[in-house]
Amino acid sequence: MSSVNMSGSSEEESELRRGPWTFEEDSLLTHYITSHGEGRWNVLAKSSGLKRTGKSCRLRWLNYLKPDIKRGNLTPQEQLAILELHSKWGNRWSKIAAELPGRTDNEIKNYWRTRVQKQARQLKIDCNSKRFLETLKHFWMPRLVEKMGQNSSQSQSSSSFSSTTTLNTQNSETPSLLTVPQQVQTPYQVTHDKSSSSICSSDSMKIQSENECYHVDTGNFNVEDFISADILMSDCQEEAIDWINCEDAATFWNVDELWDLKK
DNA sequence: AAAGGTAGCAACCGCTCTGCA
DNA sequence: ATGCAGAGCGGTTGCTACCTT
Repeated sequence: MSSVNMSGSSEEESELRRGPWTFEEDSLLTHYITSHGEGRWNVLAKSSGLKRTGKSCRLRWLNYLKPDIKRGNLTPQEQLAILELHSKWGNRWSKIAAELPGRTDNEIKNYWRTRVQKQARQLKIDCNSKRFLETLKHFWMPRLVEKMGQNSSQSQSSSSFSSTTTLNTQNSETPSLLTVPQQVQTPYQVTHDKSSSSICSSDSMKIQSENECYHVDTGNFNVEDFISADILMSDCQEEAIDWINCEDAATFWNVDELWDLKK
């Protein structure tokens, strides 16, 4: 049941606009909310003069116009957080978004569907399966962590990210892929327990905040072992190798630079 | 250069949840 | 306890820009 059907006559419905928002509509909505505040979306839709449903106004504001919305690519730490939180909560997008300041549930959902599920499809692995989780845990998460470390060493003097992302993992009810402290705030520091020429052969990595640290266990892991191990079904090994080696791999997580770590 | 295919993202839809009378 | 309206959530659709042939 839609608010349109419930409250509007067919005449009103036919006047309702749909599709992409115009600049004028955006500024009308922004100005209205600036002076009247959020909430009561149906009233807002009528009073503001917008020919939109309350639902549509709410969505436009929350996903696009709200001042604290962060735009642009997800950072490695945000991607890591999404993987981590999704492993705990599943498709609870708004809950996941609540842990990533400035990111919307819609954005995270789109990211999951377009990037993560795509890779799962290519590997012929169900993205909700344990197998795919293993893939994330043993291969991509360490890479993201490494990438975070690389970023941190590149940015300013000591190891801090420019991002102000806060991972709030309180009240986790299920075991997580990573051992994450109750609250981790950047700046982080990423270190390896055992240095190596390749990220994939380190035993473990630590992400350190000022007060705490968490650990990613890579299990003396390397790509070749991973591919040959039972983690992947035999019938998709070939594709997995392609996935690992092919240039397309760089598109995963939208981190071309991430791939350079392997070289 | 043009046509077709694909990926990414904004927006919509339908359902559930919540608060209130 | 019940019904209604608003708000919120997750899934899906459709548009557009980019890529490939």
